[in-house]
This record gives sequence, structure tokens and C-alpha cells, in this order.
Amino acid sequence: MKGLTELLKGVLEGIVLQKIGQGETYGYEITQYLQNIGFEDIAEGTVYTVLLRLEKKGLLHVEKRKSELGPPRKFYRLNDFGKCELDKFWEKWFFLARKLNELKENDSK
Amino acid sequence: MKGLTELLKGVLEGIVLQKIGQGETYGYEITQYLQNIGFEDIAEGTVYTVLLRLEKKGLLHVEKRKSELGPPRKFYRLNDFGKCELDKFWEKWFFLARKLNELKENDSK
DNA sequence: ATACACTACTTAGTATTACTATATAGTTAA
DNA sequence: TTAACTATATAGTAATACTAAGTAGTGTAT
Repeated sequence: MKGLTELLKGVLEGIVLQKIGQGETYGYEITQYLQNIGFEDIAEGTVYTVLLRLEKKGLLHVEKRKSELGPPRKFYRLNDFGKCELDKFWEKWFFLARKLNELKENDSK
Repeated sequence: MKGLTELLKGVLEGIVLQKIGQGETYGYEITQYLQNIGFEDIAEGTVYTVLLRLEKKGLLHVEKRKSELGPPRKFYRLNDFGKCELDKFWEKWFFLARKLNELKENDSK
């Protein structure tokens, strides 16, 4: 899907948090994952900037370890603060989603 | 709801387009409307910058007319391009909403 | 051994957007 | 005439995703 950039602001961060929340992972894997679920236009660089930002904000536990195949990976997990921020993201998202559904449904009335 | 700023990127424009699509309106009224439906933290200035942007992009038919009570108003309607962009907004929104629901539902599995 | 593909991470610079703060001004009622 | 309400505009800021480019380890085919 093209032209999603502005709509992704804030959302991409939430998606990445959610993915990390489902189990230890790393940047390259997250990028592949996003491609697979339909976000074909999200580039690697974008994902890494999100990760570094989340790291700086202190939401992630980070561990650099060797990979069996390829260069070393930075493995991420959510810490307590990260889990809290993930919850907040979903709250905000569902607030917005509910509002937008209401707006759209007013059409048919 | 606080801290919605980043999530509103792109969305606010869509909401304003949708509101205008429901019938001729003007900035001040749109602002009041947003307050009423739960977006208490969206300031007047924000709405006007959106409107001027949409105007510049050529999505709106504009007509400045006197008001019965108060200063003159700029009345807006969607032109064909605006209607097209509104449709595109909803397409993008529902794409994203569907994806996010899928991500969230993976939790329970 | 060498070249290539794949894996994996980083970063500088850009564009877009919502927000803050402030300014301007017409209208109405006290 | 003062205050409250209506109505619009705009300069500057912060946050975020995107582009483009670079670095480097590992595995495979030639």
C-alpha cells in the first residue's frame, strides 16, 4: 500500500513495540516481518531508526549476540517501561479507531 | 485524550475532509465539532493550518461570506479532487486499521 | 580466491505534519 | 467602553517516517 507515510506516524513505533512484545527479536527480522504482513514499502533504514529511538527512550532491553548465519544481531526485548508504553499505544489507537468508525458511519445516516 | 499528536498525523486531515464532505462548513465550526466529539486538545490554530493546506492542495471550494453573528466566514466544500482524496484517505485508514487489528489479535493466540 | 548475494546495522539529511503562541479583527451584550 | 465570543492567519518548533548512502560479516557459486 502506497502513500501511507503520514498515517504511519506514531503507528509504526507501536507496531514495532507490539512485535518486540511478542518475543525477543532483532531489526532485520522485524523488517522482514513487516514486508510479509503487507507493509512492503517500509524500508530497513526506517525500522532501524525506530529501534534506535525506542532504545534511546529506554523502552528496550538490548543484547548484542553472534548469529549462526551472518553478522552479529542486536536482540531486543521490552522492559517494564516498554510494556507500559505499548499499553498506552493501544489505548490511543483504539480511542482513535473508535472515533474514526463513528465518523465514517455517520455517512450512511 | 492526551498524547495523540503523532497518531493524528494524516488522520486529522482525513477527519477534516470527512467533516467538510458532510456539508458546507467553516473553520470555527469544525473546531467546535472536534471539541464536541472528543478531540478536546486540538487547538483552533491547528485546524486552520489544515484548512489552508487543503486549500493550497486544491481540494476545496472556498467562499468568503458575511456571518449573521460575528466576522465573515470562509465556507468550504469538497471539489471533485477533494472527494477523491477523501476516498483515498478511507482506503488507507481501513488498510491500516485492519492490519493493526490483526496484530492485536495475535496476542490472544 | 573471488565475486556475488544475503544478512545486519548505522546515520545524515529531508519532507510532512500537528502544535504553540501570538496577532488581528468583527460582533454583541454588560 | 469593556469584555466575551466569533473568526481567521502565521511564524516557529518538535516529532516522525523516508531517502540514500555507507559499513561489514557470512555463505555460495564460479
